[in-house]
Amino acid sequence: MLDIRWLEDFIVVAETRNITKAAELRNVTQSGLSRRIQSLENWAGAPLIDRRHAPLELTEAGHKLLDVANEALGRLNGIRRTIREDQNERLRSIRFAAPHILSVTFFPRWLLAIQAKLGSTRLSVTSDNLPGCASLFEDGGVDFVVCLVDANGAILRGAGRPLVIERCASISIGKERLIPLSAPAADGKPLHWLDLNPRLSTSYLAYSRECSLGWAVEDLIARRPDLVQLHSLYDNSLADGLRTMALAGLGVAWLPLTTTHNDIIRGKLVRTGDPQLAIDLDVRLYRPAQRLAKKAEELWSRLTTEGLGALLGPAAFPPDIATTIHAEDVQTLRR
Amino acid sequence: MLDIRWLEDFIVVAETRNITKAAELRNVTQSGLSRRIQSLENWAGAPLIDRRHAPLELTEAGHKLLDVANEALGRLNGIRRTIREDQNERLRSIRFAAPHILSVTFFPRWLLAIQAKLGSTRLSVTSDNLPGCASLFEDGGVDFVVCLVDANGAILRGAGRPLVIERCASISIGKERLIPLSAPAADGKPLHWLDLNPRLSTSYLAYSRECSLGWAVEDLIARRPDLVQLHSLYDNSLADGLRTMALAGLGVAWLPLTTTHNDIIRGKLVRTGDPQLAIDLDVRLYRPAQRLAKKAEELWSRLTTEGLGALLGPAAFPPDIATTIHAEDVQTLRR
DNA sequence: CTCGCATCATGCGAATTTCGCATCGCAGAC
DNA sequence: GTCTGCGATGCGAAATTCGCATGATGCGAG
Repeated sequence: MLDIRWLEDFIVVAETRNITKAAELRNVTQSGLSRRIQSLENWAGAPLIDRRHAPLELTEAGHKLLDVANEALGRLNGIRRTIREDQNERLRSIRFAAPHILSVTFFPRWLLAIQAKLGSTRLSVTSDNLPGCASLFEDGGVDFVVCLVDANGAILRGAGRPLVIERCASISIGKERLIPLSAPAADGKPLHWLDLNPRLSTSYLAYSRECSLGWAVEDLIARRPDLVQLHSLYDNSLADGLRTMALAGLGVAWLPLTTTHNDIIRGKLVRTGDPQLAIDLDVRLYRPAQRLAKKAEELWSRLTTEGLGALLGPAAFPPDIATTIHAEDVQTLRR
Repeated sequence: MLDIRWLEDFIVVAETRNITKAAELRNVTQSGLSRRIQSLENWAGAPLIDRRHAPLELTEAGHKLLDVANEALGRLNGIRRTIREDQNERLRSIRFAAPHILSVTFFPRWLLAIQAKLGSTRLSVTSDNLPGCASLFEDGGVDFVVCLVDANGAILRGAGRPLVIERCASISIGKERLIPLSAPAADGKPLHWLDLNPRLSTSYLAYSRECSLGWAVEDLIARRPDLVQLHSLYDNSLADGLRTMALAGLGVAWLPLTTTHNDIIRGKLVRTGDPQLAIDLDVRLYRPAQRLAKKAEELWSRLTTEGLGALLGPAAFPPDIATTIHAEDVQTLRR
């Protein structure tokens, strides 16, 4: 009924005041442009151009329409351009959503590695809690979700409602381990003990309700009747906040090995409890069923075919960590 | 490239969140609407609708475009409606342009007469000075120009530049006569004389430069060497302003017979000078070469074929005016 | 006044686009 | 599982649009 090209044509005609010249500028024949202007006049319901004299003049209706056409076209073309730019950005970039902790522990190294492999690609990481990441992913706001999951599935179930990513294809791209740590006493032994006297209540530094790491820890505690005497005096939604509390000697916290190995090496934090109390976590990357943008598909394909080592490069942790922490932990890190 | 119907479609889809239902509302098939939305998405350069779940959801790009589409469509359809209304008004009405004096003397009666003959028709009269009327006419702002012209053509030439109406078809639809009038002295004779003593300077009440009636009077004065001693102490752009001055005894003015016959009958104004000093004017209606709207063409056709009497009806002036003013003037009025 | 030039409108056949019908694919409900 | 609702798509018909050639008109030079 109304093609916006007619409006563009009309604007050019109003500027040149000559249909033939305007036709050249618009890359159509004079007859074509003449008819398009007629179509526009037919749409408007009134003559827009006074053709009696050369150069052409706009009628009153023409002037009115010209104003509106300029503004409407400007807005429409403007939104078109921004949409295309956004889309372009989206197609060339790979967007991840991940819980806050991974922005600190995992992504800094991993992004560097895949940047090197994929060449110049814009990478963006959005941090949120796990349900937030999942819904962003569901809405197509990101290409992948990367998160830490435990073998028991406590983390995926912990959100209360089913998460989309449960039914999505995924691949393991790293390891993590939560270890119960305490500041040392003067003698180098833990200030707080998990396995000393079952009747002695131990201060436990908990993750906040919304932090998915906490769901794994709570799951572990629920399975171990010998740990019921733990009571949490403090909680914190960030692992690094808990680490600071543990360093200050406020209690025992299950902290990620990747953020605490330096503390362990330097003796600022020491492990407590038996080795069974460590929680092994997978860093898993989830993708949607539908096809992704080119770069994102390329990443997925290389992750699944080439394996992780090719992308991750040399071990992420210094070897001397083996001398100060449990041998099993070191193996985890090297895997 | 972008049909605004696509935007209308998109708005309806955004409201119904269901392409099939939107298709019914838009009176197209589901497949047609589906493809139109695809066309719009192709234009925008990004998906606008998330079709994965029912009901449909707009993408971020979709929401952005929806806002702009609503506004742009509102403006475009708004201007379209006003243009159509204006045009409709224009086609159903007959628009005249005329010098100010005719709005007072001629149109009140004449409009009544043609209204009765043409049936319900919107009639509009725009008053301006003669050049203004002519340019309004040239721009198509009015259908007809009605003006007073003298036999010598002084009025048509008086504008300084050639007027379009000079080369237009026209028809005489009335008469007018300018008569030199003065307030009477106590004895009933004119207070100011045009023909008494050539050496006696007489106060002359002139029309302003822009008033076309003045051009006819000036032309007459220039032809009559015996009138050179006239000097204008006052001038006024409106004939009625001059009449008031004349009634106050300020001098002699060439005034339209139609506005002064009551003054003459009642002896408030008396004629001065010899009968040759009257100026006969034609009320002429001018039409453009191009075709006019239906109603306007109908008026022209009836004016040219049926003559004026049929439209003008009985004589416009009371018969007793014959007893108090020159017989010749009465004939003019009765004609 | 006539001619030539510039300009816009229009008839016509070809190319392109759009439409509706029928069908397919997919997802959710029962 | 089947059934149902919904959107996408292949295909041929219909409508629209386009370019070419030509006609009509106005303006200025000779």
